[in-house]
Amino acid sequence: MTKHKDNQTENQILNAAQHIFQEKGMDGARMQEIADKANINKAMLHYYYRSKQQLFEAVFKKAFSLLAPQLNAILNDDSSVEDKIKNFTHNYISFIVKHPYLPNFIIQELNRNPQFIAQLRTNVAFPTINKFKKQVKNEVDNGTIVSISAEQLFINILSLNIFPFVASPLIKAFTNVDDKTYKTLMEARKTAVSDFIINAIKK
Amino acid sequence: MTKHKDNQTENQILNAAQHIFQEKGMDGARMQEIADKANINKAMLHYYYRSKQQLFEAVFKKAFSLLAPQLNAILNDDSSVEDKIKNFTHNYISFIVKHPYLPNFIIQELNRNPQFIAQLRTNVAFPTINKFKKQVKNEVDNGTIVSISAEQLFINILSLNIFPFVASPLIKAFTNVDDKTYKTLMEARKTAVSDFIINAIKK
DNA sequence: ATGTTTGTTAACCATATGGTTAAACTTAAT
DNA sequence: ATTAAGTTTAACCATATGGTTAACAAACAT
Repeated sequence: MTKHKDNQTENQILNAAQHIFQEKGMDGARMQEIADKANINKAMLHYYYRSKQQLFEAVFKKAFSLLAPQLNAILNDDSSVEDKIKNFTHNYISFIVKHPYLPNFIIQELNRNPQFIAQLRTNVAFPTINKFKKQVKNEVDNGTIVSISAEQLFINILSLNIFPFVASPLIKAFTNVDDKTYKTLMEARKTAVSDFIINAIKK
Repeated sequence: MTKHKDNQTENQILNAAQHIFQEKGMDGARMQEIADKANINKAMLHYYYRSKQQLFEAVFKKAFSLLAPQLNAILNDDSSVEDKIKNFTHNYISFIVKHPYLPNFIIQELNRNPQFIAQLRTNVAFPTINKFKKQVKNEVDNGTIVSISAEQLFINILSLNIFPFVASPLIKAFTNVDDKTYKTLMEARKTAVSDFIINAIKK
């Protein structure tokens, strides 16, 4: 790839860019602000990443490749649907509490530029739903769970786990809850969400 | 309010601004683009709305006041929790299918500027969760539904209904589904989501 | 008819912004 | 020590952008 000797500056840039882009989005981010945060000259951004677009894409890919493995876990291991839901819910919420800007960043930028996902497909280990689909179908046929399509169940799992982090300002306002209480609510969701889902699909 | 004689131009501007802002967000939107879409001179934007910020706020308030009544319906009428869930899910999804940019726009801009919600509280009929809370508590005490906090149930309802529209590019990619099939999935959710929720909370 | 308020336009302005350049500095191989 | 490659900086550039101005047109009141 690059022939740079040390990658210290490059990493400083990428970290600074990550913070700024995730907080302000592509359009709201300023190259000067990223440079300031990285404590380097603005020209260095272009020296290492050529353009704002390319710097952004590097950040986006890094962010996406943090999320993808989480999904692959639920989709492609061999545990039962019930165990997957429990594990995913617990792990995912724990993960997001540490990276609160991530889901919103990815969703927002993907909405701004949907064809972006095509590039990810080739670069990152991209989650697919095929195995999960078979498994759900099996358990429906077994009678272990109620009749539901794997797609709808998958959407429900994602929705219940991700949305509360994406829409936190809105939900905080509606429920009239302060930041601290909201954190408690999110902690409780580590088990509450999987209980909810399992209740919904168990016969 | 304003002393303008006819509000034709003003409306043209607001509609154009709505489209552009909802598609590109505050930072991505350009005043010139809005003027072009409204077929008027850029100076008119400032004549009627003084600044980009104020034009944006007018658009945001209008958007928010489209969503708020939907929520007030579920929170403040007298039907049972089960009926509320059914009605809300059906009505809300029908509504969003017609305004696909709305939820993402509101969530995104609220994340960018969370103190914005304080201004809305005074201006718009702002939904509160109080009545819903009592109702859920009642039904839990009655034994009609399983033990769940009104906040968690409320978050779940919002998540399941809104998230699929906010994250559609992501979900489409993961489930490997085209636009047309996605629409079908969303149609199915008008009943599938309420069934799912009711299953989850019914004893 | 005349003056006044409101609406509209083209031209303009100051500044912000992504990006470039050319020179200087650092490092390490020869 | 010299050279060459990679790294860093300050100054610069072209353009985009939100916003303003001044002149003009239309509508309306007197």
